Amino acid sequence: MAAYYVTTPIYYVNDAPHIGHAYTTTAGDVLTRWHRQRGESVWYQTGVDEHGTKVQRAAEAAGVSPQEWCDRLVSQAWIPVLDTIDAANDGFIRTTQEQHRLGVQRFWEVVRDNGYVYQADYEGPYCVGCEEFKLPGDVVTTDDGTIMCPVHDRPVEMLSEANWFFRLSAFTEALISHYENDPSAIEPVSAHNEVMSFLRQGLRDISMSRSSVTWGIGLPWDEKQVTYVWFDALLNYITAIGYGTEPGSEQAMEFERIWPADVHLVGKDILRFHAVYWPAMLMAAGLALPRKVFAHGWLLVGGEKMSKTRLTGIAPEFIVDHFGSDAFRYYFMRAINFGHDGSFSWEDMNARYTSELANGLGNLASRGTAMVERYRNGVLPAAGPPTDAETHLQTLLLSTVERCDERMLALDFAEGIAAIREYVEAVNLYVTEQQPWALAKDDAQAERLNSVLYTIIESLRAICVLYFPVMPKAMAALWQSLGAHAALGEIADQRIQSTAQWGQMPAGTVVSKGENLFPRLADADVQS
RNA sequence: GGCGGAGUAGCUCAGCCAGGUAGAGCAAGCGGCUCAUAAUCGCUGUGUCGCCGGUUCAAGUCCGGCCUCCGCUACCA
Repeated sequence: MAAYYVTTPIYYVNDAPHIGHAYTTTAGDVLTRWHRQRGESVWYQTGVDEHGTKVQRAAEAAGVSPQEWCDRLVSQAWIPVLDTIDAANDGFIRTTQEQHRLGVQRFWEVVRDNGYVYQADYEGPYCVGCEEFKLPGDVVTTDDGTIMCPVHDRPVEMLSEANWFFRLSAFTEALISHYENDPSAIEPVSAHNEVMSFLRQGLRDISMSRSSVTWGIGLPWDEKQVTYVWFDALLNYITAIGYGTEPGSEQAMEFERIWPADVHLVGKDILRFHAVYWPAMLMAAGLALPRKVFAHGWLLVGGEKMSKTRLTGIAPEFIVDHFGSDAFRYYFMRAINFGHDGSFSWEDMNARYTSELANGLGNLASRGTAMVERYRNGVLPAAGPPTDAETHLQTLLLSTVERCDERMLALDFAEGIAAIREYVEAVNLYVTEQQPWALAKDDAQAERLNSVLYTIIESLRAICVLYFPVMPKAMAALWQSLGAHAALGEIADQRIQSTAQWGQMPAGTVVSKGENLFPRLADADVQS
């Protein structure tokens, strides 16, 4: 069975993860968990990028080898953050792995054999003090026109070195027509437009190797050069799933099964690498193109892009320690329109947690299960004949699941969640209107009370399944509390497609109240 | 400069593609209820829809111009 293949970018290991990284990973995790819940085969891939000058320099500054530096950050920060946000990734790749190195080298040999790699001189401003080529943004021009290196405060020299170039220019027309034929291959539309206007300027060949850098993957045909870090990093999407392994091997067959990617999730700052360079590379190697590159927005703190220098780089555990991983996942998927920039503030998160999770969903679970315990000794009764109130909820559930599924598949997490939230509100309203506490006082209303209690629990059953991809821990707990595990099996085995089918909870199921799903939290004395 | 996005209630945002009496949630106030996590349900107010002009019976929505913020504009993880 072909796999629904989703990737995050591989994160650059020159620093510890912040909530911007966690945001991307969370989105991919919700998306892939949703597809699993639909019964699809899924591969969710993430990882880290360890090569390049910046890592090399960070390691030197810390007085360790680049590999030691990476090993430490990866094991102490990048792997643990997956657990912090409760990500269920299938793969985690490090670009220093042998498997990746071999795949990258194999790839570029193929591309070279296909005639898309050639040798030429790269010329640019070079600072002897830095011992490296400077980029236009890294140099300053003095009043008399001298180009200076700001690090060493001395003039740069124009130097040239032999590099290997990728014939990117050969793919301008192919990329334009590809995206014209399938505009949804880049989303949202603003990202598509940006790429198209870039492509229409025409593409220039690009240097794909460096002789001045040592921390990277050597070119198989030129040991003095390493692969430029982007042309190493992008390949993780195929090397991670078996590209370049022995034909006919199990890994090679996995690659055939999983590739192409269904969605590459990227921050909008790295859109061009994914929507231009990467597909061109794949064409050059004769491989299929990803079905979609989705560029999401940035998290804004105090109206500005999060940045370390402004001390707005927030560690995921800072939030998760207080609110929990489920609330973290819920908040970022619900409060921010995926594809747009979104504001984060502690106050907003706290307000939504209290109102939507504690008072809304958590309290509904609490009152529903508590009443079955209180009025029926914790045993779910069979429902009597439905009235309009019950029929309405059943019908609403049908449209809720349909709408939610449609929006989640379109990566519109906020609307998908909104559909579920509105259903939760409808059930809360139903409880208030039916007044089961009043029915309980009148023995003649026993069957009616049975119907109401059953309707609440059966609704919670559906809510539980729909919210499981977003909030796995809390919904697994609720599933237990409903007694659904004993009656219906694992929550992970419930299918979205049959969630709206009414009457799945068997009468006689033992329901227990359990701990509060989202306890009200004392205000933490923290600044946003 | 060019291209693109954004500017709507105190806050966060939807609505704009297919014009028809300004929306949601939160926050605030009042009321109902008491199963529940001081929770839930109902009611209530507020807006020069960035500015100017045009098209139209009718413009937040379409057209032109302008202002502000942001992004992209070739090898800066």
